[in-house]
Amino acid sequence: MEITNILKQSILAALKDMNISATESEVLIEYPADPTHGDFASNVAMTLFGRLKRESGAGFQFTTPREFALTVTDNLNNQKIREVSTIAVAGPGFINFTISDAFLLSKMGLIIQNRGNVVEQFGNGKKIVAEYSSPNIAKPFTVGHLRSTIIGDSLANIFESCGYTVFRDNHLGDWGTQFGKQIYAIKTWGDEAQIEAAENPVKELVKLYVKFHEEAEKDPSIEDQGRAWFKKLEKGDAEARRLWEKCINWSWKEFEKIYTVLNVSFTENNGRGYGESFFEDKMGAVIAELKDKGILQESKGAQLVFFPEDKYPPLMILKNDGSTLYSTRDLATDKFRLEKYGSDIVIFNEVGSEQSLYFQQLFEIENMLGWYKDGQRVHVGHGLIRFADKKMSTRKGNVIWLEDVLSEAYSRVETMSKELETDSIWKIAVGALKWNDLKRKMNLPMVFDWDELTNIKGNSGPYMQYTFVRCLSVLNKAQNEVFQSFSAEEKSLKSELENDNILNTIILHYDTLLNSKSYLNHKLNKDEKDVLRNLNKYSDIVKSSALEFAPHHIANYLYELAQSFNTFYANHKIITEDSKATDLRLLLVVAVAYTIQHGLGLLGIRTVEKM
RNA sequence: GCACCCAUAGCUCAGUUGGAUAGAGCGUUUGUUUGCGGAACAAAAGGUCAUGCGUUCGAAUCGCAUUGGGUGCACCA
Repeated sequence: MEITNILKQSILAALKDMNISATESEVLIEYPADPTHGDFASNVAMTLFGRLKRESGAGFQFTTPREFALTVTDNLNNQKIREVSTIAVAGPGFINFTISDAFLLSKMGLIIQNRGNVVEQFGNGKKIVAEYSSPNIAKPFTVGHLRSTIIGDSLANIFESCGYTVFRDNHLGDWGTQFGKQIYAIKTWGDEAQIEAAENPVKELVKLYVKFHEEAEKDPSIEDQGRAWFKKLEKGDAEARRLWEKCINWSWKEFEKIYTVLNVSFTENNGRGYGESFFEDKMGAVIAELKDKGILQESKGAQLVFFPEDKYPPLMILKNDGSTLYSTRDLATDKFRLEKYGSDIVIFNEVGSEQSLYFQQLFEIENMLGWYKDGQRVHVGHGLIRFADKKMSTRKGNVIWLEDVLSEAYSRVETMSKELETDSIWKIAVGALKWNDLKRKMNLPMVFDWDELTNIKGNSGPYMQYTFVRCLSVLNKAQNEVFQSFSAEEKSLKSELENDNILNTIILHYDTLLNSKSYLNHKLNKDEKDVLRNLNKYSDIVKSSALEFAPHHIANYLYELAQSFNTFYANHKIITEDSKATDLRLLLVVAVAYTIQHGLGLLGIRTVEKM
């Protein structure tokens, strides 16, 4: 049982003993901001005081919340909670708990034994469809898609780590009238062989697309040509189909490069995700169902859904020429998911927050149709990206290609650190990008500032990577200088793992120590205790990140952990002649390293061993 | 016009769901290495939590109003 839960239950027991009824939600356990107040605190005495006084009127036995808290504390002390060393009442009636060193140390042992994975498994296999990234075929993969990719992937990782079953889907924009325009443009001004051979075929396609719109301004009849080609595509015309498929393949060539560098992948439809075109033949049934249930209404020749009491503006489902829209395909998508994964799923769409009204409308319709209940559909909206550096700012027709962002990040890391392998540079560069996206609440607009992004100091991706590298460095030294006394068994295991990361070999030496539990008797100093207090929070933090769809809690937490660790690292020698301190402190380093590695993994950031 | 989001240190942001003296990073100033990685650590300066009223033991957090910014609102996605 989690320590917070132990404390909660103890308080509930104490209240029951005092003949006071209270619900679980009325008893909150929090981490005090100021460590001198203890490791945990509860404000039950103050929150309950008002209600109890009202209920029992003049007969209430306590005159102040503090007096009430003192009585609760007496009762708690009688319970002799094993994990708690002291309980004290402070201020207006806070009950402060101080956790015993032995408890913190045993948690540390647990972290090491589980290789950092101590996340509470509350998901129970519940199914989640994670839709993210969703770039458009034949369009640039922009920094906007980058945000969706990074945040969506991280959320998927987090849910998976909590025991959910996650389906990772990529809702590619591979259908729509723009493909008619694209095909017309390729046929009129393009050269397939040249596109094929181009370094980045998508760039050529975008040039042609821009050309189409320039020409269409001069001669509007070109628009009709584009529409005609889309009609052909819809009817399965061989030439239209062939060029459309070419567009997809050219785009995927680019996407695959990007996803590989980002280390992001999808599970659905053989790793490509179900694009909009997949639902081309599934929209009829949806429209029939909407009509059947009387939800669709005609207005100005188009078919739309009007909401009760004008809760939202109406949403169009069919255009006046009978053709479908984004909304039609989304409804078909969610109906398909209902059939494929079951009715008890949760779906989240990681899409820019500018679409939040649209998603409210969509969810409302799905609710009206009886497909999904409240809470099953979630729009995880990220804020827009602004550019601090004017040179990178979007001007008319001047998009920011992710390709350029990635190579810029790469070269900045490359110039900062000499003699690094390409692979490590990518890990650090991508880690910096991801950290920058994940360290703050996602709903607010983000300023894309190169200098902050690639800053290696302070709250940054490289800072985290660096902290991890220092951990490995000290463990490496310990392995060489301290542990000459490996047993034969350990030695053979060690040689098997020779090429593995030091974290996995150092652990061998500690199996005996961990089992003997002698480290539990260590008296912690302030810096050690700070680190262990932070380590103890990890599971709680991951849980609330999942429940709130908020990866930034994990980033903030890891940063605090790293700060407390670096303070400890600067103030105390880890490898000393006193083997007791050495053993304890090395275990602490191992636990920190595992936690950082695991936490960064949830953010989709890979660690490096040197930098 | 209507709806949603936002306003916290010079800048970029946290703030554990209403708690104790509002915290970090960047930038500025100063200090720390005969120590396991100085990409670090310690310290100083910097605040009317946009404004006003309200709710209560207690408000950056909840409610109402005002101001200022962002986004969206019928044939794009």
